[in-house]
Formats: sequence, C-alpha cells, structure tokens
Amino acid sequence: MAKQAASGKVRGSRTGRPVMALLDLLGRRWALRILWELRGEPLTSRGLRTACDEASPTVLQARLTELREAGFVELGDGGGYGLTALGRELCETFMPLHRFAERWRSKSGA
Amino acid sequence: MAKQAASGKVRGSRTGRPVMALLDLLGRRWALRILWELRGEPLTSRGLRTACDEASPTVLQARLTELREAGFVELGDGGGYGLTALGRELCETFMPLHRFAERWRSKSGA
DNA sequence: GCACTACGCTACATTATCTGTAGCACGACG
DNA sequence: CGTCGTGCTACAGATAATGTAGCGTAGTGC
Repeated sequence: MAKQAASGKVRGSRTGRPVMALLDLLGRRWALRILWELRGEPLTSRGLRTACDEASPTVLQARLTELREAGFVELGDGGGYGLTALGRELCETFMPLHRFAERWRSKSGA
Repeated sequence: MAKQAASGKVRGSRTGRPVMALLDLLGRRWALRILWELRGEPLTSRGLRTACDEASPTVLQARLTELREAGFVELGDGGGYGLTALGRELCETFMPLHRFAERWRSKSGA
C-alpha cells in the first residue's frame, strides 16, 4: 500500500498533466462512490461502509486515506468523514452524472 | 471475465440506482482515462494504448468491451475506436474536471 | 471500576483483477 | 510472398480487492 497520492505524483500521472492524476485517483475502486455517498452529509466510517454496499473496510480505508491526502475528504473532529470545500467542488462536477445516468439507463436497455 | 455490463446489471448496482452502476463502471481501471483519451478523435486500439501510458491490452480490451456494451464507445467501420453520441455526452460531463484538476494541483502541493 | 457500545483503523488468507510480454487471424500494401 | 498494421487473445506473475476478524480508544450507564 504505497503512499504517494497528492504529494506530487499519483499513479498514472507520468504525463505530468494533473487531469491524468485525477482521473487515475478517481478511477480506483470505490473512489467515485465514496465521494458520491459523502455528497450530502458526513458519514462515519461504518456508515460509509453500509452506504457502499458493505465494501470491505480495507479498500474503503485505503481510498479514504488517498482521498484525504488529495484534500477531498477530511475526518471531522467528533469522528465522521466529510467532504472538504475542494471535495465539494469536485462533487459538483459529478452532479450532472446523476441525470445522465437516468438517461443512460433508458437508452441502454432496461 | 464476466459479461454483465449494461445488460441490466453492472457490478455495484445492487441498489438499483443507475448512478451506482455508472459510478461503478467508470470506477474501473482506465475506464475514465479511455473516455478522456477518446474525447477528441477516434483512436486505434494501439493508438489508445499509447495514449494510456502503454497500459496492458488485456485491460484496455476489457474496458473497451464494457464501454461498448454500455453504449459509450464504438468501433468504427475502418477500425479505430470512437465515442458514440452518448459517450460524447458523458465526456462533456467530465470536461469541468480538467479545469478542476488544474486548481487542485495548485492547492494540494506541487 | 466495569461492561457495553461505537468509533477509526488494521491483519490476513482468499480471490479477483491488472500487468507485461508474446502471439494469433485478418486485411492492405508492395 | 513478405511486411506492416489492424482488433483481439493467452498466460504467468504481480498487484489490489474481498471478507472476516480483531485491535486500541473513547464515551456511556452503573
């Protein structure tokens, strides 16, 4: 479990372009999902686990650490994970995805 | 290698919400990156591989198949992968990510 | 103090997934 | 025919995720 995120080099950032680093960071299992679940209000680690279909705490913890190092997520004082201002911004970016997903389903079968 | 994408159930869609299916589909290695690299003009499978830092053809082929089944990517007549209209829509959604990534880098170190 | 609960977080064996290299079948070009 | 470029696949080795269990800490009620 390497610790390299946000400190200058994330896996996939070989090109130097920050989008790649971001794309790679978000393209990990549960990363997008975590941001999505945190979009409303902060959740405890166990609450987040429940929200994420009981994903294993190992990955969740790993993603949470990466996301924290990236500055998108933070651990509140009284416990519970929440989005930082930056994380909230990022989440805004994904909001259109919700509407898109609905349209997508109606077009792709189902 | 299971074939289940877009045909009603993708891994992670247990909740039934299409966002989850989409989040899960895009939250696989190279999925986001592939969409991103295809955003401009179509690329051949090898061209795409080059664009994706020489990622192994195994995963690329797997993602390409999933993305095709999802209706985001298509294989052109004369060869070369390109985005479908739906895929292009999805890509539009990610465009703000580029600007965000720049801001992110300046805030998170580097 | 003591049990009880919930928190963030970790260990570890099993299983799934990705990497890297090689190579196939097909077609176009010379 | 030989060579090149397609899309795509096989397979061994490395890496990451799963699932279950449990740690240390902190707050509660007694």
